[in-house]
Amino acid sequence: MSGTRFELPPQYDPHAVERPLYQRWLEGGVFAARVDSPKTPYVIVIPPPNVTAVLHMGQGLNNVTQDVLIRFERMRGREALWLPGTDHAGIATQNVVERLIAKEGKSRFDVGREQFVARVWAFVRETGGTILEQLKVIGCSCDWSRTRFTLDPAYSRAVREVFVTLWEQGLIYRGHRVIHWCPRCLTALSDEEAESKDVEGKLYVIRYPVEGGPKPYLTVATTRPETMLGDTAVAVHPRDTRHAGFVGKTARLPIADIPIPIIADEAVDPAFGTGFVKVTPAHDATDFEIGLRHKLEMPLVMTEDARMEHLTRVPKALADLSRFDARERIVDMLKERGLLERVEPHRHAVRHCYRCDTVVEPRLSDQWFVKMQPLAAPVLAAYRNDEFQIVPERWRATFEHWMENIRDWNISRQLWWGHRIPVFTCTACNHQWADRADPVGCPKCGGPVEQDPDVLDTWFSSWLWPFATLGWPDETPDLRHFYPGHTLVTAPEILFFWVARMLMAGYHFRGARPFSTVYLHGTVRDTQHRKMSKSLGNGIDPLDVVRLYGADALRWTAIAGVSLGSDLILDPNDLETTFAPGRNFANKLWNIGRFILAQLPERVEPLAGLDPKRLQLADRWILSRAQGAIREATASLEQFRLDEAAKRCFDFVWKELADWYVEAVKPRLASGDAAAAHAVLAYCLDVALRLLHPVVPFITEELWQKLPGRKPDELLAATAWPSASEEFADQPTEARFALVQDAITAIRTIRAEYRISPKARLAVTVTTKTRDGRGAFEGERDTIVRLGLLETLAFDGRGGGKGAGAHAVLADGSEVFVALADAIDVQQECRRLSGELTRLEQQLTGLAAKLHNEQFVARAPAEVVAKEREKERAWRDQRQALADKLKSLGCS
RNA sequence: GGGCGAAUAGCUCAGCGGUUCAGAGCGCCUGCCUUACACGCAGGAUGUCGGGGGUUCGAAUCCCUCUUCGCCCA
Repeated sequence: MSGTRFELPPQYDPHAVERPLYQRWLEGGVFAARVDSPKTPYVIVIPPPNVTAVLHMGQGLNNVTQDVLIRFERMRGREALWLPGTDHAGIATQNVVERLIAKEGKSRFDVGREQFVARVWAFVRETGGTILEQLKVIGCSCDWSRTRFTLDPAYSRAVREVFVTLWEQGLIYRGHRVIHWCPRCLTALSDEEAESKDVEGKLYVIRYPVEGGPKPYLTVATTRPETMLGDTAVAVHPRDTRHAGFVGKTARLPIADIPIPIIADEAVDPAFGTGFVKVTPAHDATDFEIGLRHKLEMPLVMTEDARMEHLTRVPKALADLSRFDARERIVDMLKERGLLERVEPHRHAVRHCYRCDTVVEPRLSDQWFVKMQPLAAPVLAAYRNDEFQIVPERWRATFEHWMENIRDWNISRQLWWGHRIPVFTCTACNHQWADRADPVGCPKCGGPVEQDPDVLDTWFSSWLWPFATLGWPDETPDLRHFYPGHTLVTAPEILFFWVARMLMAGYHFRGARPFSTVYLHGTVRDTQHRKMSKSLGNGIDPLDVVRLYGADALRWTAIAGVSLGSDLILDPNDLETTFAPGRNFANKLWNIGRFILAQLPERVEPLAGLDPKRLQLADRWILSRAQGAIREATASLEQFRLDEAAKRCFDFVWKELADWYVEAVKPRLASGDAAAAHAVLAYCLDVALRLLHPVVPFITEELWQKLPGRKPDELLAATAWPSASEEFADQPTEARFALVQDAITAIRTIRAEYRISPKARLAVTVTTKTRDGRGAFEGERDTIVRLGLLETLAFDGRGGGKGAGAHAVLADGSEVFVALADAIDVQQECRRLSGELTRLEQQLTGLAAKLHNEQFVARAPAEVVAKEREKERAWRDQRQALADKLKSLGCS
């Protein structure tokens, strides 16, 4: 072995290198995108995590995916901008701080709006940005100089500009309707924020007495008896002949003891329950529509926190009860009165608050809405015009369906933390308008002005993320240079929440797509395929993984472990096994690097200057394989097949470079004539490190820094992606070396089958039918001797292999004879070889049938037929060789 | 109720018209501390590619259907 220039530990220690390397990248300005760069931009905006969030595995997958793409494009010569930041997460953040002050025994109402918001700001300043620091730990190469927050003053100006513009365009309106209300968060929610979940409920069948009807009472079926106090009608379908006689009569609402009309309405499903439905216009969206059509009263019978309350309808015994307690009490009361006919189990969908999981209460109220259809139409058209793509493509149907059936967006939130809605009302003349600046008085009459107390949905700010982060509404250089962006990487869960709306905002306010590709990755789940979540306690802290195995092991496992769009299954109870692939590979890479670096002299001859005649078969083979790796890894990354790219590099490093080339070249390294081998090793390591850098940036940078000839300020992160050199691509060489590999494997297999000690050196004779094969074996003679652990290796053109020994036949009909003398068991050898022969004959029979099938020969493509013919020829050679062997051994 | 997707080795998944394509990683078995790596090396075992039907010269790979599971929407 040549002189070691430095010592590296035999096991990769990520902790020693990660932090300093990240610091070097920062100091080198590698991540900072230049607005005046002549390079073509490549832009990713981060899906902004909640400002108070801490990193979880899903974000780990999300951000590592982005980092792979941005590092790849940066190395490919694009001006890569990965723009990071956080959003203010209205409900979530307000909830956190409310819990904090609850510990002091106070509510936000005790504290007051101004003080409360100040508390939230203090909390955000203290804890916000934690997650961004965590992204650095896992190696994310964001441009930190451009970090944004949705409540930054500049960003807030964009939000306000958008609101006022939409107002002026008539796309914002005040809607009076039943919306989703969270009685715990005390705010309205959008349709998307109220998640449907199937629950095992009950269907209560209740009798309502009827005055002057065909029967003394009718029966309604409901899952929510507590809302009956808000009933203002009973409805049947107009064509429901069973109940026609009831329409126009009056029912008596039990408990409240109020007369309500029996009406006919198309919205009633005659197949549901009894065909009669109770109509509660203020607590059910469908009933509200019925109420409008029939001009019904619409009494709210609950408070905002979902306790029963109404001046006349809610009896004292029920007042102030929670809706669920009230349900039980009402059921009891109905039983007492003999009005509860039966109760059946009933599975149905119930909306839950996406932030606190409380059952949503449909509630009649006034909210601000955005008209969505005019915003959605251009996006849909652009999508159908291929202006942007969603990968995997299978999301098309889902996306289009949602866009086609889009509903108006409730953007009011009854919160204090967020962008206050810039709608102003004159208390003197009732003039109402939206304003870019805070007005001092009514523009019409000069009267005093009140601002709407509510704030905007957080998504109403994050839908502007791709351009508001770049300075919009000002036409900043950043905005001009970096918009439109390119790739948006996220999970399918927020396709509607966020992605679709960003597209709408992009087209509406910029007249251009915000990105060309939406890449939707899978969800991180546990071994039972449950989504990882804090409440289930089945999460994995990515930082734990980094502590245990390093950031690269985490990244490798996340990238190589999932194919495009599929879920990532990880076992939170066995991190060791879960992250073993990443840890093992990092260590392998470390050691192959360690070995090669130890071999290389301080000055390595560049490959380009090397006389091709000095390259041996193995050299040319690995160089050709390297071109394949470059080509295939690049193509895979371009198609967002990150796992394929990672695996191709894995194979190159481990299965080709380490397992074969390095082993083949060791004798030459020990000899005086190692210059060509050095050049090839240095080239291959350099290529491997570049190709792998996007996936495992730390270990590759650490090794690359130690390559000979490295200038002090050079960084792998800022260096060029390798391009394939066609002069090194060489199929015939690959085929020849494959024969050598086959021969060695055959010898090793025989060794294992005959249980030959590794210490025993063997005598082998190889017989080759072709000159090509002969050349290959002779050229790699030392390799075969070394890796086969041979004493002697002879070549024999006449079908050698005298005496007792084991035989193998290679793909091209070449024969390998391993002399084993007394170790040989003729019976076993016969069994082995006839097993081989049987297998071959079966294959040949199948193939012959195929080739004799006129249909196949006539209809299959000519090249397929030719390939099959060639295959038949090779297999016949093999069969002949095997048959000869069996004969010479005297097998019966 | 509507839509989408998945079912391939013990586990997680590739392959998605052409028999050396039935694969990889992890796990398992056997033998090795061969001076880069035992987080390793060499060799090996394991699957009528969910069931049924069809298209085709040819199907894990396309179509239909059933079963099971997951997701989205109502």
